Amino acid sequence: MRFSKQRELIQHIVQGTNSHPTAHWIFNKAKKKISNISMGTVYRNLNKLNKDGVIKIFYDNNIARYDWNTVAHDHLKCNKCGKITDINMHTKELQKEVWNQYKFEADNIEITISGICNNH
Amino acid sequence: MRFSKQRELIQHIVQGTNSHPTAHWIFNKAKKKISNISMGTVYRNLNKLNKDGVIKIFYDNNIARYDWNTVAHDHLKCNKCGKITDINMHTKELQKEVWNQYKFEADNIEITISGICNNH
DNA sequence: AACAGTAATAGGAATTATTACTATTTATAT
DNA sequence: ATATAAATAGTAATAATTCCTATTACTGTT
Repeated sequence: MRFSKQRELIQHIVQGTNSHPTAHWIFNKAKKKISNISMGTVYRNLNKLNKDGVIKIFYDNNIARYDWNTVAHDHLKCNKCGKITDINMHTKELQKEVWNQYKFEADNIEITISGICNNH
Repeated sequence: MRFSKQRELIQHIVQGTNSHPTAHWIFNKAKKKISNISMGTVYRNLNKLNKDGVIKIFYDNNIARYDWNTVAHDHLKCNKCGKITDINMHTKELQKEVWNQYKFEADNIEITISGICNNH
């Protein structure tokens, strides 16, 4: 993979926030540094970075969000304030269980828990 | 809520398959019975049925899928054939854990596990 | 340093999923 | 049977994402 300042910037933006940003948010942030960057470039690079394991994509209902944290983890989403918090469930156990019960080779387990966070 | 044959048909279609259909699939199926049914009607009624707890919506990456099974359950998604299988993890325990650890009031826990199913 | 080859880019068009709008139709209570 | 409130069809609008193509710019080789 060849160097590109656009990709570097995009990576930097994702790695600089805990807000689990959307492509749209990243695009707006990127425009401040590279004013003519395009949405296509943002998506292409986010997907590339995800494929290379540099960042991680996950889905909040029907929209993609991007996460600097590439270690397997899960999310709490508050229905009141929309805040998404990282948590850690024991997905290793689930992985085993799924293999034992269903002979299913899990390579990704995503747990999204929605409800009301401790600020409400 | 007033009766409508469109909504009745849509409900019937969702309740008659284990395929976790998309709105598009349901629309095509519905057209065979009511040829001029519109996509708007399909979406409006799917959302209404979901709100009333008659069916359940969930998201497979960025597209909505509809499920007759309204009891809390989870999904296995095969990356090879795309098949989505219902499974049952012990989300009650996770719910307790999330409360104890994070004081988060979970009202919905969704686990989506992707990998390779036992047909491959 | 100039050059060629290749990979990446910008920008916009195209696609797909979903929601919104409006005139018309229909179910139901009276 | 009629009024009215709600649902529909059809279409337009929006939103998220992917695709396309001419152009740009790294990088390795002279």
